Amino acid sequence: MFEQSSHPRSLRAKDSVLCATKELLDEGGLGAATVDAISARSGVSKATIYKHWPCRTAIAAEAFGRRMADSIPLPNEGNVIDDLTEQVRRVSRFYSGPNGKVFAQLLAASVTDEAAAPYFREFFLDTRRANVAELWERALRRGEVNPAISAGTATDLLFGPLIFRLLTGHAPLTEHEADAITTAALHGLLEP
Amino acid sequence: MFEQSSHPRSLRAKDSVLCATKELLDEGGLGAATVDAISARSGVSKATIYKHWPCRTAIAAEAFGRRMADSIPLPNEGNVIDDLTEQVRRVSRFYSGPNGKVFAQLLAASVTDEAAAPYFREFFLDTRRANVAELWERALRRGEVNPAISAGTATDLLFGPLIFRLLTGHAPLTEHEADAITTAALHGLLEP
Amino acid sequence: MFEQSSHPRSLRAKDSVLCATKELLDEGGLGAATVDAISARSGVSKATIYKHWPCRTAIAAEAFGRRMADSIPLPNEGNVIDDLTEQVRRVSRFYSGPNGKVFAQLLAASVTDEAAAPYFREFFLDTRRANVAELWERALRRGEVNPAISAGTATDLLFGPLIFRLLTGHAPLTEHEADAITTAALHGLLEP
Amino acid sequence: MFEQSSHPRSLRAKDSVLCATKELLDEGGLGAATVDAISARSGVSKATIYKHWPCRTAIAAEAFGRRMADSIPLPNEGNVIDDLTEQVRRVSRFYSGPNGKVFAQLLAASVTDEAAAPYFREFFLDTRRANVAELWERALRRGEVNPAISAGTATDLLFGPLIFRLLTGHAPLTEHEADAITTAALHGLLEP
DNA sequence: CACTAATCGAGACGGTACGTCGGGTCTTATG
DNA sequence: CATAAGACCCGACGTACCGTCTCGATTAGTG
Repeated sequence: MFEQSSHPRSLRAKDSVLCATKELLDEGGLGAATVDAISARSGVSKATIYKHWPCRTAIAAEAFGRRMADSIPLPNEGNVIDDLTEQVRRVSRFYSGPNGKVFAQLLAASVTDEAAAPYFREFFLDTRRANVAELWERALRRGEVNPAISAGTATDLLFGPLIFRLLTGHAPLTEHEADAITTAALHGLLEP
Repeated sequence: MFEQSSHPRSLRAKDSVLCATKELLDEGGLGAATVDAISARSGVSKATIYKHWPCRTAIAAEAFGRRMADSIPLPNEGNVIDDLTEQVRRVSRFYSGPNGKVFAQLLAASVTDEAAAPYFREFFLDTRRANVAELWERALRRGEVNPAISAGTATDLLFGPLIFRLLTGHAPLTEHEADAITTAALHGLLEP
Repeated sequence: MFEQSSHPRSLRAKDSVLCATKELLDEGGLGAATVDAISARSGVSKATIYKHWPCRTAIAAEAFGRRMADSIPLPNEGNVIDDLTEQVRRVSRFYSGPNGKVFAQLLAASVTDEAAAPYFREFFLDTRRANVAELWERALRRGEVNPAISAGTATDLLFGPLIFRLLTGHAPLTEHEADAITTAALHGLLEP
Repeated sequence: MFEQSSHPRSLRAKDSVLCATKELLDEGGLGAATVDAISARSGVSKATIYKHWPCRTAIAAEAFGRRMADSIPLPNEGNVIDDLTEQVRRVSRFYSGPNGKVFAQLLAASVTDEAAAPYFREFFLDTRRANVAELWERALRRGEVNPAISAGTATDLLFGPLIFRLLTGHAPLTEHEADAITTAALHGLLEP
C-alpha cells in the first residue's frame, strides 16, 4: 500500500526500518522512535526513510500495527454474547498491557499528524473493525442481535469506551470493567 | 486548584495568559498556542508562565476548559431517554464543530504530555462526568435505568464512541449517528 | 564611599550581604554569587541589596576586595630589589591560588559591567597601587631607581604581566616565572 | 583548526556566521553578538552554529581574531629598540581604538567561558606572540638583547601592561604612555 | 561485462519551539 | 518608613527533533 517499488533494496530498507522502529517503540514508546534513532538503528538513511513514509508517525503506525493484528485473534465461541465478551476482554487486556501505552501515543499522534492518520487507520482500525464486523455478521445470521444496528455502531459502542479510558486514564481497564461495559452494551442502559 | 497565591499580580498574570491562550486556540488550534506566542500576546513572560503551569498543554487545557463547561448545558426533559439523547447530540455537535478539533488535539497532547493530564482531567472530564452522573442519578430515582450499571460505565458507553470517532475520524459525527449510538446504548445490542 | 546611610539596619544588611557573598565566592566562584543566592543566604532582600549596590559584580568586588588588602602585606627589606622581588612573588602566589580564579572572574566581569568598575578599582587596584607607589618612593629616596619612571609605569610593568598570564593562562605563574619577570623589569631587556 | 569537514556546505555556513558575527561585533560589541542575532543575520540556524562552536564567545573570538592578525603588521626597522617601540605603539593604538573595547570584552568573556579560551588563545595570542618572538629572535641574533630573557617573558613585559590598562582603565593608552612603558622595559627600572 | 541510472548512507542544514536561567525592577505586607 | 518576600519582565541561553537537502559511493539491470 501507499507505494510499491519492488526493488529488493527498497524492501530490505523498509524491513530494517520497521524492525528498528518496533524495537524502539518497545523500548521507549513513541518518544524514543525518533527519526534519527530509527535511521541510526536501521542503518537506513533519513532521506530513504522519507521516501517511503510521509512522517515519523506513519512509520511507527506501520511498525507497530503490523504485528498487532495477529496478537488479538478473533474468538468464536458459537454465540454472540461469549464472542463479544471475550473480544472486549482481549482488547482491554491489550490496552492495559505495555503495548497499550504505545497504542495510545500512536493514536494521539495521528490526531496531530494528518499524514499519519491513514496509516493508523489501515494498520489498526480497519483490520480490527473488519474482525468485529465479521463477528457481528455471524450473530446477525443467527438472529442474536438487533438488525437495526450497524456493525460500525456496535463496534464503537463496545470499543469506544475502552479507547476513551485508555487515553484519559479516568477509569481502569480491568477485566471486570470490560465485562461491565460489554454487559451494559449488550442489554442496554434502560431498566429491563 | 493546583495553587492559588491570591496575590493580585499572580491573578492578573494568570488571567492574561488564559485569555491569550484561548484566543490563540480559537485562531489556530493547539499548534498556534506556542508558549512564546502566549507570552507575547499576554504580556506575561515565559518564566512567569512556567511558574504557573508545568507545560504548554496544561495552559491550553485550562484555557480551553474554563469556558467549555458552560457551552454544553445539561438538559432536563423529564425522562432519561430524551435527556441522554439530547446530551449526546449536544456533545456530538460540539465535537463536530470548530472546538472539536481543538478538543481532540488537547486530548491527544495530554497523552504525551504527562504533566498536562491532570489539567485535562480537571477542566474537561470531571465536570462533564459529574453532569452525566447527575442526570443518571435522576433517572435512577425515577427507576428508568438499570441500577446495576454505574454512572461511569453509562457515561463511557455513551460518550466513548463519540471520542473514538472524533479522534480517528473513521465515522461521521452527525446527529443521526449520535442518535444511533444513543438508541443502541439505551436498548442494547441484542435482539429484543 | 558610594553611599553612607548610617542607619544601623543598613549596616547590618550590608555586612550580611558582604559576608554571604564572600562565602559564595569562596565556594563556587563568581558564578555562584547569584543575587538570588546572596539574598537567600544573607537574609537580605533583593530590593535592599540593589539599594546598596548598582549590580551584582559590585557586591562581589566589595566582598572579595575587603579582605584582600590585608592578605598581601607590603615587604620592607631595605632595598628595592628584594622588596619588589618579594612583592611580585606574593602577588603571583595570590593569583595562582584559589583566590586568583575569583580575582580573574571579577576583573573580567568589571569589563562588561560598567557600574562595577569603580568598585573593582577601589577595592583592588587603588590600595595595591598605593602600596607599590610607597615602595617606589622609598626606593627613589634611596636613589635606587630611575627617577624618570613614574610609580604607575613601574607598577604596570611589574604586575601587568602577571595579570596577563592570569587571564589567558598562556604561561604559568610560578615563583620562578615571577622572578624572571622581576629581573627583566629591573634590569631591562637590552643587552647590558 | 578544531575540525574541518571540508564539506562545501559547512564552509559556507561557517563563513556566513563569522561574517555576521564580525559585523555585529563592530556595531555593538560583544553584547550585540547574541547567538540569536548571529543566526538571524547569517541565515545559519542555531543548531548548526552550535555544531561548529561550543559557545557564543568562541564564535566571537574566531570572527574577531581572523582579521586582527593582519591589522597589526610586524615592523622591521633594523634595530630592536625601534622595532619594539613601534610594535608597542601599534598594539596600544589598536587597544585604544574601537576594536580595543571588543578585544577587552572578548578577553574577559574567555575567562568565564572556559570553552572559549582555546579559541581566544588561538586567534589572538598565538599569532601575536609568535610575531613578537620572531622580532625577539632577530634582536637576539644581532646581540641587541639580553639572551637570558625568553621571548615569552619579554612579550609579557611589554604587552602585559597594555592589557592591564585596557581592562581596568586605570591609566590611559596614549602613545606617550606606550613609549614610557617600552623605554622602562628596555632599560629597566633601576638607576643606571 | 562493463555502463549508466537509479538508489542509497551519511549527515549537514534551516526551522521552530522548547524549558531554563539570571539580572534587575516593582509591589505588598510586616515590624 | 525601611525591610523581607518574592512576583514579575526581559532577553538570552543551549537543546531537541523535524523534514529537506547535497554529496559521493553503491548497486541494478541494460547494451
